[in-house]
Amino acid sequence: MTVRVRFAPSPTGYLHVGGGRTALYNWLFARHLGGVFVLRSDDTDTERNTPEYQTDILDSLTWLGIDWDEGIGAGGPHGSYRQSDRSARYRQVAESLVASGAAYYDGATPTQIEAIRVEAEAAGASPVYDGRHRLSAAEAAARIAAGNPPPVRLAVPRPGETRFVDVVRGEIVFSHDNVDDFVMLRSDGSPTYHLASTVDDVDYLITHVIRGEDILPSTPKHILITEVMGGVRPEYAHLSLLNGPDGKKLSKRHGDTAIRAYRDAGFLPGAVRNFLAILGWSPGDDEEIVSLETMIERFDLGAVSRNPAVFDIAKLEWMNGHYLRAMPAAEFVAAALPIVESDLGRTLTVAESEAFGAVAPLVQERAKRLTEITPQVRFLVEEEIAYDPASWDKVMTTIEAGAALDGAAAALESLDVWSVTSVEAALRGMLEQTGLSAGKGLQPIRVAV
RNA sequence: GCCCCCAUCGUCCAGCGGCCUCGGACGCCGGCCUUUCAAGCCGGAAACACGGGUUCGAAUCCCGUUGGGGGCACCA
Repeated sequence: MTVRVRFAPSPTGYLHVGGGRTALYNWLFARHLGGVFVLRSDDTDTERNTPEYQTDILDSLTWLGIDWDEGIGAGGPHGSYRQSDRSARYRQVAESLVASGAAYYDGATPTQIEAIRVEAEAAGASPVYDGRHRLSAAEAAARIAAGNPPPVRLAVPRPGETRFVDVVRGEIVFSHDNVDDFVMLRSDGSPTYHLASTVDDVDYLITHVIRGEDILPSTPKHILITEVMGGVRPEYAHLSLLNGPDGKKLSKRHGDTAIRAYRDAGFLPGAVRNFLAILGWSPGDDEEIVSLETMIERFDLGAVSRNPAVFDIAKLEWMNGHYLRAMPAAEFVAAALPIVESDLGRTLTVAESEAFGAVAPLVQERAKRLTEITPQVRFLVEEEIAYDPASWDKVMTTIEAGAALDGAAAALESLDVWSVTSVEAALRGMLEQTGLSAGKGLQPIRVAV
């Protein structure tokens, strides 16, 4: 049987680095096994969805080098792969589950739900709704006829439990005492996430659901729906979440969380992809710079770490620098030139491009990000030279600065020919005379120049 | 309050009962190289959360404690 996985983001924000990692793991898993990677859009939240986010998610995945075999924009046998186009199907499933007795129309008011919560808390129990206010067929029919349809809830078997073996976490058991009769179909006829997502997984014949740990507690609901639908239960794998340096969930206050922000900050897609792959998974040996081919060849869901991982920007920067240095010179220039031009606000002349090409290998050695290049080459193309007051002060206020400068001036004045070798010889002579070290004596000259 | 997950250096990963006085990477510190800064090379500090078991033997298995994370909507 061919493996089928899916990545199903909601277009309610830019693609998050955590989402990027989830997508990557799904993709690696599929590629490793020769399976099918489906991209679906869980866009049932019409209030928060935007086309801009939808576009960003697609662009970010593509930038990371993740392609999909089926789904949004790629087509496939299951329609548009957008949940917003499938409301009729979700409603149909909900109604058939009501007909079979697996679900019911519910009449609980918010006040009643709240009362149950308070009661449970007082008793030290889980605040679960158990269906005590379900409507009879006649009552439900009356409300539907009156244009005031009730929501549909799943009748969770009580007592009972749902158990499954999570591919990364092992056996997991949830007592139904902690799973409530959740809403599947809202009173306005729209599906909730649990219904839509599960129906899609069943309809699209998904074999492995690989997603964030944040939805681990919802998994029994999804398994229950799958079973009453008569669907085949997929394998589940819940990935640990990404944290900030303080151990808290990675969020804006820790820095950038969107994949696009890293692209804009001058990171290479290969480096980001490598970093994300290694964050929670190891190819086995001690090597951490790993090629795409190796990743695909060795990826193993069962070997994925259960620990929450801290997103360490410093390591990403190191890795990006490594990838930058590993690029062939021409490729580096090709990647850097557009950014330099964009920073400068104009295109470079042929001569300038050539000058840039000549110094590029020098900056390639020391840049950690593509965005660090422009400041280093600006002097090549601008008449006005800006200097950094901080470094000026730091060097020029040293007691050796005056002697170094005077000595250098004298030494250079006496030169007939200015060449690399003659200038160097003159300056070395100056160092000799003044007794200054290379660092103390040459740095002021460098800054002055 | 209730439920679930997690627990090896500051951070990520390796270790899946003896090969461990725990290995690698980033970061940090020191040195070498070097006309700066990087890069590179060499070296160093740095961890099995705690308490009980199981076992001839535990970082590895079990239980508890503590700590951290996630979830408990007609949001996804």
